[in-house]
Amino acid sequence: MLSYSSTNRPSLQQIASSAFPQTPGPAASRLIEAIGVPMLFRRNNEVYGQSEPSEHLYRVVNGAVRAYRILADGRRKIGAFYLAGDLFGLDAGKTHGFSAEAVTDSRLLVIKRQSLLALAARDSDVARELWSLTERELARALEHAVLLSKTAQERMAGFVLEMAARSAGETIDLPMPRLDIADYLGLTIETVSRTLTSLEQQATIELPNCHRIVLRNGIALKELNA
Amino acid sequence: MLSYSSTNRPSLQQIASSAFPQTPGPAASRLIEAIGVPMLFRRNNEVYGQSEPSEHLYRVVNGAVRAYRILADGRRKIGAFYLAGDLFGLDAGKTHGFSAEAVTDSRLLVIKRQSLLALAARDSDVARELWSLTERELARALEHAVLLSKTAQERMAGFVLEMAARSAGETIDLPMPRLDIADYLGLTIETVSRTLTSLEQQATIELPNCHRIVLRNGIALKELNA
DNA sequence: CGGCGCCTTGAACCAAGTCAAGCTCTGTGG
DNA sequence: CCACAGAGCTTGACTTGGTTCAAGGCGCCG
Repeated sequence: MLSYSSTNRPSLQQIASSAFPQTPGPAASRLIEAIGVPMLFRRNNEVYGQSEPSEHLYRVVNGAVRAYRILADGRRKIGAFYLAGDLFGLDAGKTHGFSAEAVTDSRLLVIKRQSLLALAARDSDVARELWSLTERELARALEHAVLLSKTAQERMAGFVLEMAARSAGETIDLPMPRLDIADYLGLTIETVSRTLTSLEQQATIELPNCHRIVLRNGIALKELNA
Repeated sequence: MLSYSSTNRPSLQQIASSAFPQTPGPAASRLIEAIGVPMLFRRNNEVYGQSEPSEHLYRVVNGAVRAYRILADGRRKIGAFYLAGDLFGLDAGKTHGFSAEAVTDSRLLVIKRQSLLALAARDSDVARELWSLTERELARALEHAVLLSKTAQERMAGFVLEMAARSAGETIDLPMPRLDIADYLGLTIETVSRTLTSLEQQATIELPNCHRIVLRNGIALKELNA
């Protein structure tokens, strides 16, 4: 059994003092960001815990976050990764359905749910943007569910393509370790490793180091993704 | 390889002439229903196809619907079942990410997306209800993703509990055949059958016939669900 | 340069898939 | 009312993809 206890002592999250870059997008998106407070979360520190009241939403400015659940017997299941630009914390009503942790040091915009609701009630563009973002999250979750009922190779291919879609160019920088990928794909760390190696041997990808994947044959990957 | 071709010749969907029961709920929910048109869909008939433009949303009045995707090699993956009261068709933006079919003869409320958007722009309660329903769908999709990375027993237990939560009492009437359950849980029809039999042998459930499950030991199921 | 976290590789094992009967409803026609 | 046919479900025997257990390698940081 692998342990997930944080390797960092839980340090106090610091309010970022520096200005953060304005992400491009429609006016509504900027309005949403305007009511957010930027905060820095250190690697492996908790953003929120499962079944805590969900009083905030979060937008990733930079870094990466994992949403996960620990089962009764200790297995961990990662439901989603959130990367720069993503809005998260949308799951469920009164309390969070998952816990969330920073995968790497991450700057997040913390948005009071109540404030955002009030803003949405006044501005229908904001309401629409909010709905649209939630719909996109839903589409991603369904996509993930489809991925999880495929073979190991297909899951890896799907994961690489998902990550590639969020990177510019052929080079993918993975913020998360193998164990996170395994828990996201419902596989073991060994199978993730083996499958990546096998994809490299087929010349579909290249693995210059363990935090980087270079696409060599995207078409082959898409075929695997069925 | 199993075939999914419809056993019914595709008959024209008929606009239901009879009145439909008003589902209870907040005023916003009733407003949403008011702009819907009731239609009857026969068993195994298509509601919409994947990659068709998503111009409508649907609310299930009665019956059941499956949202699915056929992969390149013919495997079918069911992303969700929608039962009485559910709003669906929320996935994605311009086009549907999944196809949808009636599992049994079903009465659906067909709602023009544009009309609903216009209504939401005018009435912030409607906008909020829409967001809230989409959030709930998202929570369910994430839950399903977690379920899919568990063992066969755990998936079955999760499925039975999911269905039980939507039924009054201990008796669950399954509208869908085993093949649908298999494709929803990412298992084979044989494994679904064997796992149900094994749950029955453990006296966790009872199977009076293949469309009915009676809960005998919900606690044991919840433990399996981890 | 040594230690530790993380990743890879190998070998044995097992849960779920595959293939192949056989059974049980349900509806239909004689 | 019974016989039959077909779809859908169950069960058994065998195979396999992925896990488990175990060892070894790599790279980063003190």
